[in-house]
Amino acid sequence: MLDLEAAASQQVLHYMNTLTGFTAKDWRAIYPALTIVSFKKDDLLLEPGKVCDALYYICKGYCRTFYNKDGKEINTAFFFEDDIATNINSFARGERSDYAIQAAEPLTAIKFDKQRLYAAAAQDPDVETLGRKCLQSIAAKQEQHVAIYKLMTAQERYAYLAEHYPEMLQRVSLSQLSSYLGIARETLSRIRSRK
Amino acid sequence: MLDLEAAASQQVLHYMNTLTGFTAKDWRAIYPALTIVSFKKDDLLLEPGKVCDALYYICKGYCRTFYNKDGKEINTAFFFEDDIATNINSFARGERSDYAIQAAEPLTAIKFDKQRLYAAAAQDPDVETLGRKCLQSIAAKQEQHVAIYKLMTAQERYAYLAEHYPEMLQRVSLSQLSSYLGIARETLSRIRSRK
DNA sequence: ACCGACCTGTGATGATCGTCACAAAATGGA
DNA sequence: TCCATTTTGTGACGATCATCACAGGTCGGT
Repeated sequence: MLDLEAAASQQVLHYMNTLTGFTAKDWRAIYPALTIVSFKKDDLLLEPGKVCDALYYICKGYCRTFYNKDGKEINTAFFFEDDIATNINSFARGERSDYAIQAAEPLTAIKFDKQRLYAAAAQDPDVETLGRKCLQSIAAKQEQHVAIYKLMTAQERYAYLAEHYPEMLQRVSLSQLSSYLGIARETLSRIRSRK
Repeated sequence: MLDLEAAASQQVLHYMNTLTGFTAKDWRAIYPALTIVSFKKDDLLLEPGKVCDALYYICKGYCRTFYNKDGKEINTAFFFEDDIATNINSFARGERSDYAIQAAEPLTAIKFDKQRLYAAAAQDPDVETLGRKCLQSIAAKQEQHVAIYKLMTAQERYAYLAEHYPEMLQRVSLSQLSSYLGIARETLSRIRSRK
């Protein structure tokens, strides 16, 4: 168990280092905000209607965010290893989430507790910088996602994923992918079969 | 001209205050990064292919971001008074922009120069916090935009804009709006005429 | 008031996609 | 291995939307 924690710590530390230079002091400041958490498949990291009070750094497994639209689940994102999963709106403004975050596989993550993270940021500017860079990469990812959505047809979007995120096609089922691409399951099946 | 500058300064100061508590010290730190800039209608705030080296706080007028897809312009966002217009991807990572930012009306804005902004942030943590909050609100806006895109039909999206951003329908022409909503100009015209 | 450029409305037509229905295939326990 | 559950493929059909074409309308400038 300690081995697991050590490995996860190494992983998140490496991630934070890629975002901003991270010293021992910074690690000491942020360390109290972190805990290792595990979820079984289908467990919810965030329930719709609740306020999001944490960021989750994904160590192993993946999760999805989905809305419930007239009884149907619409996926809006998938988070894999080395991604940060959260509801920014809810986290930042304290509003209730209107979607769920759910483990799509058995999941190991590092939880960044909001209260303690803010405390760490107040005390150490580098933590604030880390937060900004983290948001930056989330915003950049979203910007790109909106773009492919507006610029491409369903078929082109699928090809784009195949090119840029091939691991997503491997790990996410066709049914789950279809709503992410904004098309019906049957349509995605047909797109995939042509050529 | 000094009056104009004073008014614009007041405006941006008020905006920054809504994001984070802003003291005289913070103002002194960030002030050197700011300049007032004006654009004529159709002037480019950011040319496609260039690196984005500034944030623009919109004082008066509005601008749009658009991709060029096979010779057609696809609008992805509109920025009005009290919005921040920029290409986050390009600004943060120094990559070349693959879209343009263009004044859609005569435009007055406050330009936040990237280099000087970073210098200010290094010297004053509150500027860093301002940057984070600014990114937060951009990311939140984008998240919402993706959602309405995935959850709604063309007609519902139009109704959503009418409800939540009525001023956008007033100021943006039908032709410009249609690509923003992801539909053909003709379709939007028909949607608007039914009921 | 006039002209030209641009924006908006509208019809006809075909392509794409969603929906419903069901069959086939894969998956995961007992 | 076998069965139940879930996932995926496929056909038929209708709805929605893109495209092309053109007519009417609006607006600014001279």
